Amino acid sequence: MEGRYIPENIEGKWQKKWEEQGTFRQYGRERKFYALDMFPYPSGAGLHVGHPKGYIATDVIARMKQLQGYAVLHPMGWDAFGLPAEQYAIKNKTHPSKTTRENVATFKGQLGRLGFTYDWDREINTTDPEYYKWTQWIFLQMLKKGLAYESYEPIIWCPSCQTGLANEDLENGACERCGTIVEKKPMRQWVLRITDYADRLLEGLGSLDWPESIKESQRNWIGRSEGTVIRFQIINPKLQFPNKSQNTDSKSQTKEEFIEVFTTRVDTLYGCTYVVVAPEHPLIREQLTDNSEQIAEIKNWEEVRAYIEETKKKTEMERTAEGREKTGVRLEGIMAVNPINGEEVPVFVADYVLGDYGTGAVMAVPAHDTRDFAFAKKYDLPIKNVIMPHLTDKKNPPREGKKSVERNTIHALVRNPKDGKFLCLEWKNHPWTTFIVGGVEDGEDIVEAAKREVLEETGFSNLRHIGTLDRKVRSEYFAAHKDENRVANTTAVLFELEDESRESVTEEEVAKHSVLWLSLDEIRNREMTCAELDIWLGWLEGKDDAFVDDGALTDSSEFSGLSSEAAREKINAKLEADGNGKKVVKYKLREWVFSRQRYWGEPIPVVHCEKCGVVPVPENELPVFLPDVESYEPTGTGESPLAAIESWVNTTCPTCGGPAKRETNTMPQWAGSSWYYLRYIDPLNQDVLVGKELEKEWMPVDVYVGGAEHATRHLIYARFWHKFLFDIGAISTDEPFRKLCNVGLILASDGRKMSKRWGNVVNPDDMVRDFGADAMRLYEMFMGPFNQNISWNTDGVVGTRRFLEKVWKLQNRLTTDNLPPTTEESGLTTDNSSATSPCADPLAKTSGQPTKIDCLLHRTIVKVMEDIEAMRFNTAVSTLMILVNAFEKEGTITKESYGIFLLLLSPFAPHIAEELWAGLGNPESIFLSTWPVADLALLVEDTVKIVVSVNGKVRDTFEVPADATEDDLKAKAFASDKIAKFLDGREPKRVIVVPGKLVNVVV
RNA sequence: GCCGAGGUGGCGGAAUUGGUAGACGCACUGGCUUCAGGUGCCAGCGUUCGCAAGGACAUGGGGGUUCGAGUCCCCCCUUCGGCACCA
Repeated sequence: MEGRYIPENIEGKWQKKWEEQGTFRQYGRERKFYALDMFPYPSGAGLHVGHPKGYIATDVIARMKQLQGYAVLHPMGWDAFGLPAEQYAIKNKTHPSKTTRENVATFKGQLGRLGFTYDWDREINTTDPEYYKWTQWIFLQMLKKGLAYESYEPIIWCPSCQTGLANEDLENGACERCGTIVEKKPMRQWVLRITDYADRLLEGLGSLDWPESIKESQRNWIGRSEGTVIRFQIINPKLQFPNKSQNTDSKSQTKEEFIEVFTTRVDTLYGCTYVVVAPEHPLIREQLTDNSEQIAEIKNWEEVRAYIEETKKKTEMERTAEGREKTGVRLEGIMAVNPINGEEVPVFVADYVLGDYGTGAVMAVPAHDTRDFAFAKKYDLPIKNVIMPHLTDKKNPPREGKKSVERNTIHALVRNPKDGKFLCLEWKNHPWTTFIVGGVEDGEDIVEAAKREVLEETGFSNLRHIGTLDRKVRSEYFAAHKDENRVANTTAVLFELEDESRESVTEEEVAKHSVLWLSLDEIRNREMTCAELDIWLGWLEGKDDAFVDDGALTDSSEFSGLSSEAAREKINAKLEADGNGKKVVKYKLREWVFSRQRYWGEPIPVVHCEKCGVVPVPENELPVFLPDVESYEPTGTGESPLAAIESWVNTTCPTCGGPAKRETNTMPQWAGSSWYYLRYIDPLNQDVLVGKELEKEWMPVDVYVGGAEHATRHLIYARFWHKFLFDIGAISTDEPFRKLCNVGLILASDGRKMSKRWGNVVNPDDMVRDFGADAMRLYEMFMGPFNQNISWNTDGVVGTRRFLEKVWKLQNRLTTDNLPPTTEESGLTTDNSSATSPCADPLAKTSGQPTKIDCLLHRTIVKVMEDIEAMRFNTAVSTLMILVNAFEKEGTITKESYGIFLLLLSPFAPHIAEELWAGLGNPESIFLSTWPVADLALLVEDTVKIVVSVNGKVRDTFEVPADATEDDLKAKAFASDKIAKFLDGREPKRVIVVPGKLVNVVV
């Protein structure tokens, strides 16, 4: 009756109407919902089908929320500062603002054809002076609070992009943008003190409804660790007798006489056998610049200097490359004193210690740190075990209420060189197989004790000592033969049999156990009564690693025996009491290097005055406009192209009126995106960046959708700025994004990323032309779990288009009354159950009662709503498809049901829903209607299908009323001849009945 | 190495608290229709044995718990993502 479904005839029409009538600007409503997309960078390539996926999702949510009665804020804008536009400008001599304008127009056109509900009156462009005025304003507030400062520390420099970068802009030591290996370059730069917020950024994560992976990335990035800074006194002839009276140089007055190290493992302090400082450490840096007298402190200064020079030449990449061999040089003539025991240890400089983390120096504990271990092995430094692995014997765990006895023990591993088998004991009164075990008397030699035990228990008398595992292992177990819990600190001792000569063994020993020779394989396969077995086997195989886990202390004076955790507390307390250490928290997060030596970004709003120094541009003079330049080329000297524009650079000081020069660095691309979501709320406000009342109404963002690649930049920066704005009272919320959802990539059909380079890009315009915007939207929501990467398949769009064709045709089957279906087979008439439910009774239709299809419809209402809410768009769409298939089978559909269905469909396929809604005679937009509410009575299942299985295998099914009793089900199950066949005369051993579900017969 | 998320037909993927594995869609096959040429209709479609009825086997691999496991537990393999000489 309405002709064919031709999307192009209806989509543009409704898009125009929605815009003209302000259908999606229902801001007056009481309840607010803010749906936000990560705004795009308007590149020259235009959109491919991957871009809109997230936008479609927020659009679906926005439309449903509006139907549910919310005022919905759903804006869009452009993150338009950045290098690509600038590079394009350099190449084509076109002003970046022109390129940006053109690209934005392209993007906007493409988005428009997909029928989004954006309010373009709130469009934001980060390059718009009206916008970046406020970006600059925020910077000035940070300056005021001391959160923005100038620094001359070496920074990361990308030689290809010709600009400094933040730590976050690196990917495996290379520039994230261009892949170039970066360098360190000392230069003046602006830095934001983001680490002041490290703790709050970390804590705030807890309350956020974000994907766990993103939260975890941020936790990794912030990298909080609790540890201790410990002072190691330096012993050096010059420092011990400092000739301070002769030297008035203030630098040498404050010269450090100790090295501060940072460790998270203060429990290993007794195992420290040397100290390492980074090449950047002040102890050495001073040596480089100071006079010759002081250089003499390090006797091998030339060697040390050469090492440091070499380190400097290496890129960050080379220095931190995985598996790189450790290098370093000892500082001759200097010793450091371990404050816990007064032990003197040597000091090294090595580049495996990082200058910019912790204190730039570490105490090396080779026995319990893999890096120190590797270094100690290479330079043959002592390795001192102070942490015992701490095991609990799982086969004989300690028992509650039994007394506990701690003792030192040995395990003698005795190998017969003839066949490589090991001497074991098989116990007679216990199901045990052990090595030769025994206690060590006080003061007794370990090896002697082991020999004694072998002799006593087995009689073998002629042993050759091969080795002793210097790492003791603590294990706890229940010793049944003594009825007590044991804490054994065990040393393994390896022997070989010289010969098989054997002395007699006492009756007592013979009664306890018998000798058994086992090969290593047999030992591995047998249930040995030995918690330490894995460690012993590792030792025999020649494994040689640091033991880095927590354990129990040994050889640590009064702390011996404590657990690592307890020891940390006690040792910290002692260090603190003696003034030799204090607990501290360190972060991996580095300050945000905020200046870029490029043109296309927000000018940093300060001037440099000869008299007054750095002076902020007064707020009423903002924005500091980005001037036009002749050449956008970076100077390469570390100065921005802006430096060349004298008329712009030269200005007067706002404070003293004297001559001053403008700051020529610009802000990184991440500046504008760190607060844009606030400006959408109040885009035209001339007085403040966002009006307080409006901010309170809309914030925080209810759902924020975008790619996971922004985990450690945009999403940290934005949270940082947001918390800052909260602190200065500009806004009322502490976190910007309550719920975050990651959109999965759409890959090309070849499985690669869509890119011009591979020639595999699919343009959404083509999809809209061939299948319509609605089919394209549906497909992107249907193709799989929203947050998953999935390959594009245009055939899939055919499927959703077919679905819409079916929807379109359903309008020919409308009934206004509730007459029975005109087609004979409804699929339901085969249902011959005796159910009384309206949903199961096909005759109910004639009496105007709800039918099975109504039940399905109402279940669909619930399911679609829940799925959209939970971002499970794929199953929401499939539920709609199931409903349509059922409608088709039904033959007819009431106007009312069709209307409800169209409402459910409308968030996904708004144009066709709107068209068909109008076709039903509704004068007003479907989106000004209300979301259907499910009738609870129709959701209750009245009949259920019961599965009958025999031994867990399904053999039959039948339908019963939902309230059928267990006995009913049992009776019905046994009445089935199929079941009888499988029982085959056997007596059921057991019958499990789950009412409403199944009957399982066990035979 | 550490952390996080996964592994189900030919493909994308469904499966409340453990309770008929494979919904929905694509592709494919057969038939119908149509001016054949990516948008029509009907049926079939995990593998395997069988003419069929029906049976056996199936959710990365191996164990375990259970009347019953894609789902819970242990071990292993593997894919993707984050961090990584951060002491």
